[in-house]
Amino acid sequence: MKQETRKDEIIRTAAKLFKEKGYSAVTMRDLATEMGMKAASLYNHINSKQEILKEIIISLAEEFTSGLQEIQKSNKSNIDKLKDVIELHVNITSKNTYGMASLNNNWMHLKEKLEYYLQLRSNYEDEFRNVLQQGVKNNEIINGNIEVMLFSILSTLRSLYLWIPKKEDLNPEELSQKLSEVLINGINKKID
Amino acid sequence: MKQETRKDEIIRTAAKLFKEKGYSAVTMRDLATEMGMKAASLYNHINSKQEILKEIIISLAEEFTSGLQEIQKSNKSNIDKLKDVIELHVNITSKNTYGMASLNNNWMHLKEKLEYYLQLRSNYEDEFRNVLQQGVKNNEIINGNIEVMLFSILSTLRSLYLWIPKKEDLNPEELSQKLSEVLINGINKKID
DNA sequence: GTCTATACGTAGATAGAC
DNA sequence: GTCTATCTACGTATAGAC
Repeated sequence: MKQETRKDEIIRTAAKLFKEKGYSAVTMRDLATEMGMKAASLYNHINSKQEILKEIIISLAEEFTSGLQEIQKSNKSNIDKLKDVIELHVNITSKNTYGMASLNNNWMHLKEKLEYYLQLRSNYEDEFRNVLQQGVKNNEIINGNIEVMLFSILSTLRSLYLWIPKKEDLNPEELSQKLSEVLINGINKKID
Repeated sequence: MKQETRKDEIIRTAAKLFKEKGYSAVTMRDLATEMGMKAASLYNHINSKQEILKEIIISLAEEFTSGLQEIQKSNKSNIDKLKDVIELHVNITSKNTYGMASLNNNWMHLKEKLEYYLQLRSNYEDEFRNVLQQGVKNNEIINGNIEVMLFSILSTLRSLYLWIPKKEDLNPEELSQKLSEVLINGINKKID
């Protein structure tokens, strides 16, 4: 664990404000006030507001990409890979709910890195879809509409940032487990 | 079907822009350009930018509230009520994917109507939770973690606005049906 | 109902003192 | 590394002509 630099602190504080009001509505003066300094002083640590957004989003996006690649390498069943992906989302989101808000809602304000981000996201969805498709092929997953399944699961995982802060009684392990249960088996009571 | 007024057109166009860039990043000049007029001219039809946001969000929020109340009145099973709620979300979202983006992401920029909106949202979640709780009590729904179920289903439904425009091959009826299938029964292949 | 002109505030960012 | 002072651009909104 490296120690947090002043730049890191600014980025972390910015992410918090971006979650509350969105990237565009947060001014450098807002951020400075929250940091206990003047706006001009921020520029001794960062080059621009845009750079802050880039740091927040790209580092998270790359974390998801490498996490999923790692999961794909294993020889587990596709259902177990899916459980690992759920755990990946819970873990990354638990560590940084503020940043996840920007990843979900402020990516369109990226400038130079926009295309790169869109590429990462698109590849991620393709890999995710692949797990589901292989699961269907191997008779682990129902032969239903893949896009509906993908959308449903991914929407839930992408919304975790909104919900984890409100449910701190569940630790990440419990949450992953219960979430897997619901996403994979549904909520329907089978007749015994 | 009443005919669309110029004000309606402005609101619809604004919703589209708000979805693309967020409320704060859209300027009255952007909106005017998209409408083919000058910014000052917008003010002959609307009183402020804030009013536009209010119209978009509150009308949708009230539509959800009255829709859910209607569903609650019926004598159906709780699983069938849940299916009706899913259909409600699909129908409202299909008609106005742009507005749904503001409902989800720009509500914090409401001023006078913020408290009212938060009340509607909170009540809606309570009613939704109630359907699940009654379902568990009546042995229709598994006796799992209600909050995880609520979060998972509601997150998916609230994200529909992002996904419906990309999947126009599915009509609302098919989509509701397939979504109910996945949200209620999961994706797990049962061993026959 | 749309325009031009404009008021007034505030945005991101820089210069240079300490 | 933080400050004050400041630049330039652009934000919402109004006044008044056509």
